[in-house]
Amino acid sequence: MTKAIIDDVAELAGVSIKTVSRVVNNEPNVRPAMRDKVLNAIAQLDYRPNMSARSLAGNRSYLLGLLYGTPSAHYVLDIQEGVLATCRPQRYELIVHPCNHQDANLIEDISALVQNSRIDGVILTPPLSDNIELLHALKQMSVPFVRVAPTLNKELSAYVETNDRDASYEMTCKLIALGHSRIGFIGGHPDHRAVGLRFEGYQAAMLDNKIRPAADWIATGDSSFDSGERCAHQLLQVEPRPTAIFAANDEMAAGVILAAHQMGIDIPADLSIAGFDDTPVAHQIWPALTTIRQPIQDMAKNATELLIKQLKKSTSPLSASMLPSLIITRESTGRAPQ
Amino acid sequence: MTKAIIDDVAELAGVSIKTVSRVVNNEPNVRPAMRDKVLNAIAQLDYRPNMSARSLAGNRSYLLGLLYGTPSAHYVLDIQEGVLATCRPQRYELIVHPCNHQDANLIEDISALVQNSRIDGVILTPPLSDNIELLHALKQMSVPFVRVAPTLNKELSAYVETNDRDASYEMTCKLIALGHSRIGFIGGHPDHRAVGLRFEGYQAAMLDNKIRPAADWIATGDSSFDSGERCAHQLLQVEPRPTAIFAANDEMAAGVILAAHQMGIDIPADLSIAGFDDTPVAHQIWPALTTIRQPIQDMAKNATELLIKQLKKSTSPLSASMLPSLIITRESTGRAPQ
DNA sequence: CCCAATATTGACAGCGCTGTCAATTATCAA
DNA sequence: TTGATAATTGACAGCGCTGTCAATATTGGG
Repeated sequence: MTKAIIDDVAELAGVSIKTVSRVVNNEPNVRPAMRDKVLNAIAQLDYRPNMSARSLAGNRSYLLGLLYGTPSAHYVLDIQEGVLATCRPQRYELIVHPCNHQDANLIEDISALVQNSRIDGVILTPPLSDNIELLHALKQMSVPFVRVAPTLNKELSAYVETNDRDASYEMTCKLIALGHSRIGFIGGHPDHRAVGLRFEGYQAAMLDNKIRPAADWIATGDSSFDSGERCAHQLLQVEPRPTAIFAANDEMAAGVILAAHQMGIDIPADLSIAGFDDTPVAHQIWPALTTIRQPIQDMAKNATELLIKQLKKSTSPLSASMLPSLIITRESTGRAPQ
Repeated sequence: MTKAIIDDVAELAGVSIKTVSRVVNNEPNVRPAMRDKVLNAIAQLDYRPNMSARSLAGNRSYLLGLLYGTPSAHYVLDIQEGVLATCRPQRYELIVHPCNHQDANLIEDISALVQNSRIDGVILTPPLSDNIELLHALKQMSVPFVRVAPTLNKELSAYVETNDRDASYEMTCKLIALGHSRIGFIGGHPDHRAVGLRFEGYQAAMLDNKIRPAADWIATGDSSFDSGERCAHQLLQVEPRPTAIFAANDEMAAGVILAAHQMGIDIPADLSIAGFDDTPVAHQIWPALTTIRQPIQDMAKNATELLIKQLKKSTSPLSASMLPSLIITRESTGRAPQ
């Protein structure tokens, strides 16, 4: 028994192939009786539309592309899961395409992917989501896209964002409320703009609480564990020593914890440490990390929904949504030492 | 200027579309002069073949599917990177498809994916790679597939494996050489067969060294951090206490480290701990974990190569390859206490 | 009950490419 | 130089589906 095609269904149901097509695509104006006949035939023959033919004739592929730079594995996979969670029920498949953010061929590479006329729309994650040239290239090829967590040119596409700055502000206030005033901050990779917002939040909270952050309370890492450790060593030899360090991501915060262990500094009695992202490492280290959880997966879900909505009716205005982050309090933070 | 199609190229080059097709597909029997003319026209028009049309006419999609159960994020992403590294240069795109290993619809779901006639072949990772029904279903639909790290029915497909058992044996011997004899073992999720091999390696090494592992040195977790912590508490109250614990993956080993910290046990002076996988957490915790690094990404690369080779000439015999694991020694292991 | 307006259905022409096979050209031994 | 063989090229028919548009059926108001 060979694979059934649309003609087989049409014949068995006693209708034209066009009617079968209508049923398959949920088009209006099919009488219920017809629809049932067709549906029966489809079930009986275990008919599955051939996607290649569909794409060719209908000029759409039911394929979305997920483009990602190379942030952390967890981040990517969270996004991916979120995107897929939305794709599945809508019968879209997902093509994944990691890109080197710096690569000179980036645009060429992505154009190739898209222009093979197989991808209906793409999802961009940071730092790609802030690459203006790429955005313009996509616009010019009129490829619909959404962005997860963009920080720039928000008018260019639909997007889903979270409140990095506010969360960071809140975390800083929380540390201040615990009695800390010498609070160090470790910034992340400058390519990652969200990280800049995290710094802004910290700074604003400090100033709003009448604390002027000293220049040597602030270090800049590259988002890696090692850089966190390095920056921690640097911050922890400042006199008087900071009583808290807020790192712009969990990996760096884990590095700070290692450094503190090495220096025999007790956490949280002598030093409070806070991270950002709530990656698994946050609760796998000792002591477990106070951090900020972002609804990455939900953001990806929403973004994909926006994208698919846009594909269905290209006339609709670009929408945006905002999902809040959440502070997770664990053992790495406590009252400031006297 | 609209997108060029094959006819445009043919016209500009002054040849038939079939010749263009030959050039694009690198078919033999095209005179160099012709080839150059065509190549020029292609470059001039920035022609890109339409994949949907290609798939439809040629009955292949240049799309591979990566099916994964849900092991750790790092594992999946490593595999994914490896697969993509091979796909890219060969101009295959990758569709990712996480599956619930337990789901009753698993086979139906995957059939649907494949039968839409869009996927040329699939890559299976554990635990899917040991799902006999799935394997047979794929065989029956005559979908080419490879497996990364299968443990069962190796004759069913091409595969790439590593030596879980040997690596585990070696690690255990290493601990024994450090003077340990009361070595605990924490097994992982029973669905993950490779984890069974890890236990076998441990057991064999113990017996070969004339150590009879006591029943209460052995615990079974579910591969999660929490289960590692739980099992550690259990193992560490056995009298006399084990002087080393070997966990079947890093997450559980990290759990053991946390438990040891909580119980005030010094690592590695009082307790050596070894993990398996060399995930990032292994060096982000304190003390850093002695563990075993598997060449996951390379395995995925090789597997994908095998798959693509198979797609090109379906006659070739199924091949297999074996990549060795490597012990990484860090601070969590040391000489046994006196 | 009749007619215009509307809802439903089907015929048919591609979508852009590859496979098949026949036509044409080049090559080489005799 | 010639004929046979091999290499190269092209014409054409689909691949399985959707869009367009014309044909047919149904509906409701008068």
